[in-house]
Amino acid sequence: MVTDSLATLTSDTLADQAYRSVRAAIVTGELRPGQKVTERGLAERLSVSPTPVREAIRRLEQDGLLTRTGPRTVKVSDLGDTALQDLAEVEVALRGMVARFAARHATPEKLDNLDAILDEADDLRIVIRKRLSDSAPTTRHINQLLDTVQRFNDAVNACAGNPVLVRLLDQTRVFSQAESRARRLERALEDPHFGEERWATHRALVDALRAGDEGTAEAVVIEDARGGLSALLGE
Amino acid sequence: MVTDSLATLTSDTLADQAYRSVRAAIVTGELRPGQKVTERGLAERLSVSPTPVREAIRRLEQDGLLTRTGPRTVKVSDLGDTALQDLAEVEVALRGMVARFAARHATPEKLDNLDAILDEADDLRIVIRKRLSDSAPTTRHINQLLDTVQRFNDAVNACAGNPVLVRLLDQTRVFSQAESRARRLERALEDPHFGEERWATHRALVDALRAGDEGTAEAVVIEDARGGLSALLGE
DNA sequence: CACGGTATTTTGCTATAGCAAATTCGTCAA
DNA sequence: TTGACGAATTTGCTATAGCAAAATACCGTG
Repeated sequence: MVTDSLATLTSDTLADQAYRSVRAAIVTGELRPGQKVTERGLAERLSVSPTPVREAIRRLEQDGLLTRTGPRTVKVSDLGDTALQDLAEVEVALRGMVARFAARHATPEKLDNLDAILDEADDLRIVIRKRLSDSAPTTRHINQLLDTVQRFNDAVNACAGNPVLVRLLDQTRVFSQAESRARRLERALEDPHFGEERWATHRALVDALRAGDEGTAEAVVIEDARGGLSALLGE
Repeated sequence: MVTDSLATLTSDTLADQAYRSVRAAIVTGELRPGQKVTERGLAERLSVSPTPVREAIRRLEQDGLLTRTGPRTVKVSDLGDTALQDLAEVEVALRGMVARFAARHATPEKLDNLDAILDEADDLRIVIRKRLSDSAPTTRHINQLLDTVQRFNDAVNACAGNPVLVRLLDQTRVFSQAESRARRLERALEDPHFGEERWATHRALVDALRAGDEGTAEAVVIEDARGGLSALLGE
């Protein structure tokens, strides 16, 4: 991943590390759904005291990855297919809402910025396609492309001009954020044309935003997000 | 408030108490926006150790009522009018989304339940109106009515059949939840007809849900929520 | 074998102490 | 007066110990 130009000044406490570590263990399946989780147990496995682990557990609870089944028992959430679908549904709807807000509040400068990002993406795609014919390893370029996608999404969020809404969306994306990146990369490597049809929709979105057309902006995003999620989750 | 039929089995730890206490202090203005907040300081004021206070602070941060301005400084968030408006906007939109989901997923039984709750509310309103002519203290009845409204909202949320979405909505309602109840009661006492016009919209919502009409369900809720919030915040 | 009650262990919660880093404050120079 | 720099204080973070309650293991009875 391309590191941010501005150095990340996150303090990175033990609690943070524990949080990330346990979350990774959950999404990778190292901690199986239904499995009991204890402060002391995790603390030992992570070689830290129970105090920061405690905080990590509370946060993961908040995210929905851990669930309390009793006053003194916490288990790895068994997100059934229904829960996952609920989550996806909400994410799709929220993205649509963001698009709606963006269509209302986007400034010309931010819209131009969106175009610029998409131009970058096009350039990258051309490079990737060329490399592909030489069968050179393109994982680095694909990662750059994924970064660009990320930046595009962030820029769209910025257009919405409603930090509260964006924060909400981020909260629902714990799963996608956690795993989708690696999975997307994998998919793109084995099938270089994966998700190619979605680039057109991005341009369409910017057009809709520029026109201030809430309805189509929402529709475009919803279709896009739905396609992306089902391609990723629906396996 | 009418206690739940099933005893609430919330453990109510010191951290919970600290959370509620500090939150109340913030919404009542006892802790002013921009004011610095420290673990030890709050711990002393609450006569507990810093440990549970720490957890409370993290949660309030999560809610957005506290903000980190530095690696070691936490202040009471200064939610400018814009942030409050952002929040209100999101809440309105989320409620609309819930209505949309409810129109899709509501079962006949749940819809009947909604009607039943509204019937109860009607009865209560009649009682209140009678008492009013005798100028008897009606604060108790009004509280019952507010409870019923709460139950109605919860029931609508249940109709949506998407716990993820409901949890999201709850998160955005920290402010309204924290203060609106008291303020609503006050308003209703000084003006017994406060919010009366909104009852009709509730019936209209149930009708739309029963018809499975997403569009009007959303529209009704949005108009209702917008009216309620502006009446409460717009002062 | 099933089940209710008891004893043991586990576990979350809280208090306390200490450390490293950040914040604050006083001082001095430009 | 303003700005910077260093000392002193504050403060968040982590480790550890202990307690009360829950969870679990155990056992005797039906």
